[in-house]
Amino acid sequence: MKKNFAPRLLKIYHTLHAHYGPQHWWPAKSRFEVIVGAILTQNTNWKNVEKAIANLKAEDLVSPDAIHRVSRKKLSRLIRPSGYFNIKADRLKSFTDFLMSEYGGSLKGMLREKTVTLREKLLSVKGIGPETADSILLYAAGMPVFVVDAYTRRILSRHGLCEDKASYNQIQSLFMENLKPDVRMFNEYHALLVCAGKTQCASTPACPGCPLQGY
DNA sequence: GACCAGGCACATC
DNA sequence: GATGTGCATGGT
Repeated sequence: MKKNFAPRLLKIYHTLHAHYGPQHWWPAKSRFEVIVGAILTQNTNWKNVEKAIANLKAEDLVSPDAIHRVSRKKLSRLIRPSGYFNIKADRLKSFTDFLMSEYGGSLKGMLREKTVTLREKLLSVKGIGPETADSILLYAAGMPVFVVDAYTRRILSRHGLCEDKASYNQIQSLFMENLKPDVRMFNEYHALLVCAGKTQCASTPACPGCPLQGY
C-alpha cells in the first residue's frame, strides 16, 4: 500500500464510534460459541444464527466434544434456522475434527498457536474461509487480525478507499498496514462497519443520512 | 413473491 | 485469476 490511509481510516472509525457507540462484540458466552457463531453466520442473518445456537444450548451441545459426538443428522436438524444446515453441520464437524486431531480437542491448545500459523491451519479446514478464520482469530483468540466482510468492502469502495472488486487480502492489508495492531480497536471497527452497513451505508450510492457523508 | 443476510467450495473458462 | 452456481432459512 503506497498511500497513507491511516488518517481516513481513523476518522471513519471515530465517526462511526461516536455515532453508533461501542458494539460489544462478539455476542457469545464462550470462545467456542464464537466459533460456532462464525460458521453459522456465513451468508446468513444473525437473528437466524441466534435461534440455531439456542437450539444447540437447549441440548447442551455448545462444546467441541459435544459437537464432535453428536450425529450429523441431529446437528443439522438443530441448526436448521441458520440456513444451509447440511453444509454448516459438515463445517462444524470439520472444525471439531480438526480440533481433535491437531490439539486433542483442546481449544486452549489451539489458541497457543502463533497467529500466522493458526490462520493457515484454519484456512485449510474445509468450510473455513478468510472471513470465518479471521473472525475466529480476532473474536475467539483475541489476536489483532482485521476481519473483512461484504459490508466492509461496500462501505470502503463507496467512500473511495478501495476498488469495488478489491480482494479480501487487499482490503485486509489496507487496514493492517495503516493501523497499529489493536485487538480492542479491530474488534470495534469491524462491528461498527457491520452496524453501519446494516443501517445506512448498505448499498445506496447516495447514502442518505450516512454518518460518513462527505468522507 | 422477490430480495437479502456478518461465505465457502467447486466447476469451468 | 475471474466468473458462475449450489447451498436454505426467516425477515422485510
